Order: sequence, then structure tokens, then C-alpha cells
Amino acid sequence: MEEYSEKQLSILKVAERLFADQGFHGTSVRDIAQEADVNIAMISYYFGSKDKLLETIFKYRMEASRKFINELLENDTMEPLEKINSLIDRFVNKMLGEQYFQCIMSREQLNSQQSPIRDLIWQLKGEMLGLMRPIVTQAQEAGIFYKDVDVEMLMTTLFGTIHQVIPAQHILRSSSGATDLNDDEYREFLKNRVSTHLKKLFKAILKHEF
Amino acid sequence: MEEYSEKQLSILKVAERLFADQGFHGTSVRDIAQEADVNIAMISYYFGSKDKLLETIFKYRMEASRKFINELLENDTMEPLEKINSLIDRFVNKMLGEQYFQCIMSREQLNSQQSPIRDLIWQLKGEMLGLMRPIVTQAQEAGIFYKDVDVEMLMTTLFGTIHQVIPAQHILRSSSGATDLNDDEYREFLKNRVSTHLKKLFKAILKHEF
DNA sequence: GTTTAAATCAAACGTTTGTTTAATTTTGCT
DNA sequence: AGCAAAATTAAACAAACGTTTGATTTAAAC
Repeated sequence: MEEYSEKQLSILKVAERLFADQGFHGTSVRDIAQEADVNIAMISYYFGSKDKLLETIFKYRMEASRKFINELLENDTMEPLEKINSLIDRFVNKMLGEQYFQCIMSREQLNSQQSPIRDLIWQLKGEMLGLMRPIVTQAQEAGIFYKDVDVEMLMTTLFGTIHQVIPAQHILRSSSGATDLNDDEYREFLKNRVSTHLKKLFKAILKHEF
Repeated sequence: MEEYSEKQLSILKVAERLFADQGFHGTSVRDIAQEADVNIAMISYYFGSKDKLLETIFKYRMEASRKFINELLENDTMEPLEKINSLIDRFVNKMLGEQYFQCIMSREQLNSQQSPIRDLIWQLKGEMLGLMRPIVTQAQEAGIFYKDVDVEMLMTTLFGTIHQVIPAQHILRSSSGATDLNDDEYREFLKNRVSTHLKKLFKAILKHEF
């Protein structure tokens, strides 16, 4: 992956936020140029087109996700439930740390017509499933986890819960007595809340205890 | 809610599908008019504007959801876990039975700027939470359910899982040996799979057993 | 200092957008 | 049949869209 100048990075950052907040088609290149404080022509000049700009964002974030997955593959000394817990912690931390991009993913994965981006998304999800499945199945064969667990659905629950938390967080905030925290503090609070919930959920269904 | 003519219903149906598949801004009124086989002007003539068309779809579906909630309120003879299971069954059946609309909801709930539609969505989710919370808390006080369960997060998991299943179903299909079913059969198969998974999950975390 | 390439800009390009107009056809009523 | 309202149409509308142009400024190399 090439390096990007400050100006290019500023465009990427603004575009990511606006695509997340208003959708790809709901955001004009003029909006992006204005908020990033650059001339409209610079977007085509740097990235080729609006479509390629989105693709660039995806490649940028996806590369990081690939690294992330590979790092997860390397802790082999833990026992199954620890692995699962570590995996949940890292997933939640990662995804709630790049909420704008996760918003874009939520939107793009809904598009029905085939596109390189859509393919990338499901390929990545497949890799994450490939990360989790062997942990579960090996523990099942060792008699540590219960057998009748639908691993694909469990993964769907993991992604789905986190993706649902992102737009719901403002509602969740007012109902959880965390109104006196600033934004960064609340984000950490939320990460912990989601993580705790998912770990309980996984432990309960995999081992029937807390 | 007024009645709609066949032509109006055909526009609503086509628009719902296209909005779900391509997003609101990704769908032009010309696309809708062409697929519904009506003149472009009829959309403004009937619904006022493209925005109001989306609003009409929402009001139409939301009214049904309200009815749905009120029906759920009426089974009072079951015990808590039965209530939860019935609730899950009905939710899954309802939401997977109107997938196009759920797609639109998934998209619209991501919009950051306030809108009447956004408000409607979260109001409805609040009502569904209000449906589930008393069941859980009453069962907790009666000592039937475990206490340290985050009900809001559990509801988020319920919605999130179903919303995640909708775009993921093509992937889930190939990995579950259900390739020989036709579309309607697979939909029923999927409903059952999701429902079963969620009921196990809820039972496990609420009662620590299957 | 001159030259060459990259970066930046305002302006214009041709489409496509959602909406409206004004004329015409269809419908329902007496 | 005759009339008024509703439905339908092709055409036109201005605005916004993504992209490109061509001129100008900045930067780097020699």
C-alpha cells in the first residue's frame, strides 16, 4: 500500500465520516472537498473518481483488518474459552474503534448488486469465521464446549450485535446512567459493556455457566 | 391509514425493493417508475415527493409493527421462558418476512442527521424493549431468570443478529447444506435456523441450560 | 536563473437528478 | 350525451451531480 500525503489523508478521513453519516450516494464530492478544505478537482486528481475514493478507503481499512486477523492467529497457548474471550475483546475494541468504517460496511453489505467491495466484505467475514470455527470445533471434540452450537450463527450474532450497537449507542447511553461521561470515556464504557455482554453470552451457550 | 390503489401499491412495492437493494439515494424515481410501469410524474402526483414516498413506506410498515407489538402483549398465560421463545419466534418470522423493509431500516438507522424516520425507528425499538424488559425483570425477581443480564444488550443482540442474517443469508446458505431448496423453502429453513439459535442463546444466558 | 513536473484552482462540461407544467385521456356522475 | 374531476402523459425545468479542462501557482532539479 502506497503512502498518502496529509492532504490525501484528510480527504480520506472526511470522506469516511461523511459516507458513514449520509451514505455514499448521499454524499457529494463537493461536500467532501468543502469539509476537507481542498478543491473539488483534487479528489479526481488524487483518487481517480468518487468510486475509487471509496475503494481506497476500503483497501486501507481492509489491509489493517487482515493484519488484525493474522495477529489473532498467533496466541496458541490459551485454553479455548480464553481464546474466545480474547477474540471478543479484540473484535469489539477494533470495530468500535473504527465506527465510521463499520457504518460504511453495514451499508455496503446490504447492496444487492455485485461489486468488488461487496466481495471483499464477505471474503473478510469468511476469514473471521475461519478463525473462530476451529477454536470451537476443537473444544467441542475435546468435550469442553457443548456440541449443538451453530457456529456460523454465533459469528453472525457477534457481528450483528456490534453493528447494531453502533447506531444504537445514543439510545443505550441514556438508559444506562452513563450520561456524565465525555465522548471518549463513554466509548470505553461502551466497549466494556458490549464486550462483557458478548463474553457472558458465549460462555453461557458454550459452557452453560458464567 | 388510507387505502391505496393497485397502482399505488405497485409503486410502493417496487420502491421498497429498490430502496432496499440500492439505497434511497442510489435509486432514482425514474428507476422506480420504469420498474413499476408508470409515468414518472405519478410518483409526485400520488405521494408528493420521493422523500414522502419513503415516509409512506415507513408509515405503512410501522403501522403493521405497532399492531404486531400489541398482539404480543396479550399472551399472559405463559411462563417467562415460553413468552421469550414466542417473542423470538414472532420477531424472526416478522422480520425475515419483510426483508426489504428491514434492509431499509438497517440503512436508515445509520443516518446521523435527525429525521422523522430516524425518530420513528428508535421509538419503535424502544417499544419493543418495553415489551421484553418486564418479562425478564419479573422473571428475575421471581428467581426464574439470572440477575446479571443486560436486557438492552440482549435486545440489541436480537435485532443485530436478525439484521445481520439478512445480507448474510446467501453465504449462510452454501455453508449449511441447504442448497437444494427453492427460495421460499430456504426462507422457512432460515427462519427456523435463526429462531432456534436465538432461543438457545436466550435460554442459555437466562437459565444456564438448554 | 531557467526548466520541468507536480499541485492547485476557477470555470465549464455534459448528465442525471427530483419536480412541475400543460395538454390529453379516462372516469364517474347526472 | 354532456360535463367535471381525476388520472395519465410527454416535455421541460432548474438544480445538483461527478468529472474534465486549461490556466496558474508552487516546488524541485539542474
